[in-house]
Amino acid sequence: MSEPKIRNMEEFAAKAGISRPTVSKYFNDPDSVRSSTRSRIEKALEQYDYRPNLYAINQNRRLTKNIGIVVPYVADPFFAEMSRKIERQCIAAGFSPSTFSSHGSPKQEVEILDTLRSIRPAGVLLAPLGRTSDRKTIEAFCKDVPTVLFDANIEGIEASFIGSDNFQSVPMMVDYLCRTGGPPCFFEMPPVNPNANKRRIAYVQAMEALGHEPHVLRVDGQGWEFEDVGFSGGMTLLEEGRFPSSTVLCSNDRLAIGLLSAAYHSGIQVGLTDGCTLRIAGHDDHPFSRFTCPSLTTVSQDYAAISERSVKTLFALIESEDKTALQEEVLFNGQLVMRASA
Amino acid sequence: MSEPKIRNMEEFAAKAGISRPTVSKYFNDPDSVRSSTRSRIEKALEQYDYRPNLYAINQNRRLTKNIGIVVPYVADPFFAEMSRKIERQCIAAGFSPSTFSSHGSPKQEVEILDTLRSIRPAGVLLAPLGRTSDRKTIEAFCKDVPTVLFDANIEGIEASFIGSDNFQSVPMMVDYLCRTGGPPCFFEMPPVNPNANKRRIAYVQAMEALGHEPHVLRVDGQGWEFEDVGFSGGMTLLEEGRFPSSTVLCSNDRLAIGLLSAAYHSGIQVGLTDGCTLRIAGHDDHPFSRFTCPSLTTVSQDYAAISERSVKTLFALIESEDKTALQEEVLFNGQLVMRASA
DNA sequence: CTCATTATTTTACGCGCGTAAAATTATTAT
DNA sequence: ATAATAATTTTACGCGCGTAAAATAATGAG
Repeated sequence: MSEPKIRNMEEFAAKAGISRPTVSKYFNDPDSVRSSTRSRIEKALEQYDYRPNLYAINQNRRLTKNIGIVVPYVADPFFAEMSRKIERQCIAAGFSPSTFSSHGSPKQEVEILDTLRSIRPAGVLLAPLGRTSDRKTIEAFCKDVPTVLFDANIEGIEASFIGSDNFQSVPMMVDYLCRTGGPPCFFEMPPVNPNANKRRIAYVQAMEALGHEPHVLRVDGQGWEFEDVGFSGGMTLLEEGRFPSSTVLCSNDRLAIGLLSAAYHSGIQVGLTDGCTLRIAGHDDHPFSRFTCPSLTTVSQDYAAISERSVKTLFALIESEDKTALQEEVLFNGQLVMRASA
Repeated sequence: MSEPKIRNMEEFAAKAGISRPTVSKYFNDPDSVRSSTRSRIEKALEQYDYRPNLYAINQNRRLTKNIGIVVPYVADPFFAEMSRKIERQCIAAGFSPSTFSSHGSPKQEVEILDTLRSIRPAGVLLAPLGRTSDRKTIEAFCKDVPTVLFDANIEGIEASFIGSDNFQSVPMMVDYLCRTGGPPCFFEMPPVNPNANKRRIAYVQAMEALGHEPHVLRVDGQGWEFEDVGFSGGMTLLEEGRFPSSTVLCSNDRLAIGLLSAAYHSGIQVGLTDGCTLRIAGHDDHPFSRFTCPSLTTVSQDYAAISERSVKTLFALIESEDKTALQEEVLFNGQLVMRASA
């Protein structure tokens, strides 16, 4: 690296002996300049470390290369993992992703969409809070900015949605549980998320299809501290002996982790082995579910497929002219993950 | 909101009947304009929703209002929580924080610092990977950009550091464990993070001070999938009966969660109650530690104090001229969290 | 070697805003 | 009321780059 620091593209272009607009072209797409020019620029790049000013670039480009990723709760490992997968693919495609977390708050979600507008993203991947989301804001946002919803759908909104098929995964789990023991009851909290709702409905349908009577247990609780809700709700139900069956299907893994903890706390052994009086199953294959005691039987969502398809759909949307034509809804199947808890 | 959409500050200023630079002043600090002017602007703001272009702003400002937050692994709830706390405080101070995760990769860490430069942040809060970090890059970065290190220090670098005092927390835990049962051995993995190192040293010192012989058990494993390492390492040690004592202090909670899982898997009961043959303690008070089975006895780090002090220190650094004078190293005490596992 | 095709450069302009300095207005002291 | 001073607004300029159009150079076919 040489002494005199390069201040802008003008100076750098001079050092490279090439005109500024050509250098500009290079940075937008190295293959768009002659190979001899390219190597001259790259040689200069090694000598005088220079990087185009991000703000100047984005101010002038018709469309930025930014991608917004919005998840309801990054502290939830499921979303941490999802957003990471998505980020990677965006980067691979030459975009600059940035992730935002609504932290379970609709206000925050609106706030994020607002900030997002100000960075003029090429597109947005949004996993909305669901029920509590400000529908109008999201609807308006989807109209203005190419957006793909994932994980949780907001029905009736003009936007593509990529997620899991709860009506495949839940019956599969119910079927498994019924084959291997008593039919399960369904343990849920107030459905902040539409998936929770669908899962309950899918559970009821599946039970009825198998000729069993469905039992839904709803516990109080709000926010996104699901483990906490699962624990305290579970404690109450266990103390009062209100579980109608010895097999419990939870609406998601985090709730199950809480319930697992409550069972342990109450001296109830969970699992399939001798002495166990309770079976607990979850949904999602949360990254920590392998390490619970006992390890959690659950349904894995196809993280890779969902993230890949979401990104792919978004890119198609960005590139297309006709924003409305491409609308699609894709649901992936879950897979049964048999572990020790059920 | 009226029909004609405002395209820039010029247009908006015209609508408000005020010159553009005055409007600019308003957005930078509403109190810097006369109250009569302010109310006129705010009235116009209600009519024609307008937001200044972020890129234009940052291109022209001497210093942006951006704050970079870098953590080794966002999927780790500890860092998820930390970064969230930090974000909040930055926002409250009128800054725009954005969080990046190194995902345990030094390459990624360097990459992030590089990207960070291009957004010309006012300051950066960096929780480095530690051992594996590219020291030179970080050193150079700290010289150029106001940076405060937190959680893990890189000793010898000219930068402030805010963290926990392992030499307070670990002896406290060792002392507790010795009082309530047999002296603990120390379960660790290769120390990717300097804290792990310090904790081992602190453990040895504390044991010797109490007249016990220290036993350090190191298991193989790399990366940041600590639970995985704890589980497989724990399984091996348990199978081979190589735990020298029935009390195990783990270098962090995630490792402990893995070990807990291994113990369960091996049919070993963990805790203080009858029939338990193993005690396991962790460090950090990981958000999920309350829900493990049994719940995990650990040392809580003072999240709030660390994040607050880090932000405060950074702001002081940003505002000061003499970048070197303010260097400080602050260590907070941990607190014993007695739960069921030890 | 000439003409048609690309690839590149030059020219020229604008993006939306920050900011120093100059001009204006409001405020206070006399 | 008037001059002096402080507060505010306007003027004027530039930031670093994208981009379209026109001019030029390099390449290839015949």
